[in-house]
This record gives sequence, structure tokens and C-alpha cells, in this order.
Amino acid sequence: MDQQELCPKFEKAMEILSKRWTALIVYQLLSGPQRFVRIETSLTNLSGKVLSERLKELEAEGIIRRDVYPETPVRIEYQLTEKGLALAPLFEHIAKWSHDWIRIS
Amino acid sequence: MDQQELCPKFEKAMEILSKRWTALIVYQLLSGPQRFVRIETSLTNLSGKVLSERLKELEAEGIIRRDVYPETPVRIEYQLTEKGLALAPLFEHIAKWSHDWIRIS
DNA sequence: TATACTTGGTTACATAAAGTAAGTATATTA
DNA sequence: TAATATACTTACTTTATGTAACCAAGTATA
Repeated sequence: MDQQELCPKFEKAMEILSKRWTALIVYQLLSGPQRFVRIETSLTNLSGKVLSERLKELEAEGIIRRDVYPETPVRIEYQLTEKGLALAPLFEHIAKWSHDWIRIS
Repeated sequence: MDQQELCPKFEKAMEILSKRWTALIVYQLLSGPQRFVRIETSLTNLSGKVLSERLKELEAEGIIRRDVYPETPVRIEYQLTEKGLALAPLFEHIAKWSHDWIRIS
């Protein structure tokens, strides 16, 4: 029985997107550039530690960009790159699917 | 600064889909009904223990159905329900995004 | 008859990931 | 001087996941 291999690009995308919190962080950034604490407080139960890790991973993947404004105190904003923005339709799909199929008790 | 609440349905969908292995299991089932060991061997590093958990969760969510055929030895097949099948376009989106934006080193 | 094999799991244990709370550096304000 | 703020780190605890062995029921093989 032969096993079908996954496309490496698809596999990589799934690896990124299905990591805990990653997708929600991207979704949150769809509403515009924002700072660390804003993201942290917008996502219940997301700890600063994990947010810090995820932001680095997403930046390394080229999905978000970290902009430093040398004010006092320093202001740092995270925003989606073109690559990250290209994920928007995905979330629309999830929103539609959840609207059609999820029922909340 | 007011914080926008996530739609509970959307939140729930994300909770389900972004759990480790869940999406890949659903994706694997898009190729048709299949048995436990088939799914297990098709997804590298997925342990039988976690697969067992995920299948129960997906069944509880109504995304997959578990069919028992009392042959000898017993045959058990998992397949997507209508709700599960409705996720197919999502994976097409991910495939397209990964094709457009992911580069493998 | 005894042994081994198959399926669809479960169990016990070890490791990895995530959550919690406190701490750090730099700078401003009271 | 003490307190406040931002953007994180660090140490520690809890949870999730991976590994490997095991189990029951029913063949098949020696």
C-alpha cells in the first residue's frame, strides 16, 4: 500500500500555521500594526513568553515585520508583510465555515 | 483602548483546527475513508496515542465519523462528515498560499 | 496444542512545549 | 528616591506529546 507524500511547501505551511497561537496572532495583526502588549492582551491565555517566541518565528518566516521607533519609551510595532497579508482569505474561509457549521452551546 | 472580542464560533473553529495534527488528519481523510494504521503511517511523527485522542475529538465535533465493520479482524474506518468535507476549500487555500509564498531551502 | 500474527487501540514513562510569576534594562515622571 | 512604562527574559511548574511495551479477540501457522 503506497503512501502519498505531502507537498513540502504545503507541509511547511501547515507546520507554521497549526502551531499554537500562530494563526490567531496573524489574525489579530490583520486589523493593523500593533504593539506587543496589545497583541498579548487581545488573545486570552497567550503568555508574553510564547508571544515573544511566536513573533520571532513569524518574523523569521517573513510573515510579519518588526518596526522599531526610537522614541522614549521605545515603540515597537508588528505588522504583516505581503506574505502575511496573503493569508487573509484563509481566515475568511474559517469564519465562513465556523458560521455555517459551529454551534455554540 | 477597547479590545475587540473574537466571534465565539470563529474562536472555536481556530481552537479545533490549530490543535496539533488535527488539520493534517482532516487533510489526510480528504483522500477518502481510511483505517487507523493508514492515517498513523501517513503522517510522520504522529503517534498512535495522539491519533487516538484526535480522532475522538474530531468525532465529538462531528467532523469525522467512525464506522465499525464487524469482520474478522474487525475493520474500523474513519471518514469525514459533511461538516468535515466543508473544510476542503480551506486546504486548497493553504496549498495555494504555500505554493505562492513558501520557498523550500 | 502452542505460538505467532493482525487490528485498534491503551498504558506507563520520558521529553518537549506552554503557562505563571517574577525580574531586567532603559527611560520618564512624581 | 520611588514608582511607572515597555518589551521582553528567566526560573519554575504544569500540560502536551512522543516512545515503547502491552492487551484482547480472532485467525493462521507449526
